[in-house]
Amino acid sequence: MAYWLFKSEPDVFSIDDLKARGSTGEPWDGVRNYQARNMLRDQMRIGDAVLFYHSNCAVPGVVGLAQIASGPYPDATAFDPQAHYFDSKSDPANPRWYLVKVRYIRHLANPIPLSEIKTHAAGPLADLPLVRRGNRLSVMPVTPTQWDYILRLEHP
DNA sequence: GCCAACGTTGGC
DNA sequence: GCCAACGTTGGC
Repeated sequence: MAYWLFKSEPDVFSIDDLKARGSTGEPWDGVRNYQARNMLRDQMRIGDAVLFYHSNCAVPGVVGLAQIASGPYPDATAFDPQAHYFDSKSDPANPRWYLVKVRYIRHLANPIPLSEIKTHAAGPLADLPLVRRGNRLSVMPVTPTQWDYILRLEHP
């Protein structure tokens, strides 16, 4: 089983929104970055564990846990001219963009702010893309070591 | 294939 | 709201 971190803007889709989806989960559509697409399409599997991260907000940080709730399948919003994420170059016969579903597990007892995570950026979290300069991946891999380390920060 | 222009991300 | 960093686009 693999570990991931998913960013989401809480004003658009928060951990509470994910909770409200229940066991159905949420199709993680709109990813339009090839590096992220490759991870979604080629590496994510049902049951993989997810750190749910709030970005672009007052206190960015990890706020909850989730899991991958479907295998990868084509992102149909790319085929819909009315959709915000429409991409005329994604051919239904050869889809360019993929998604997986994500399902809520739980809130963290204490959210872990990015500022806290960054204080460990010189140590075990040095290779976490989240703390690397200029990183903009909305979906990124987390190693088992990083996962354990981050979750220990939940209970200071 | 180069690279300038542009749009987006996301912390602050 | 600012702006650094980055990915993508498209002219040449």
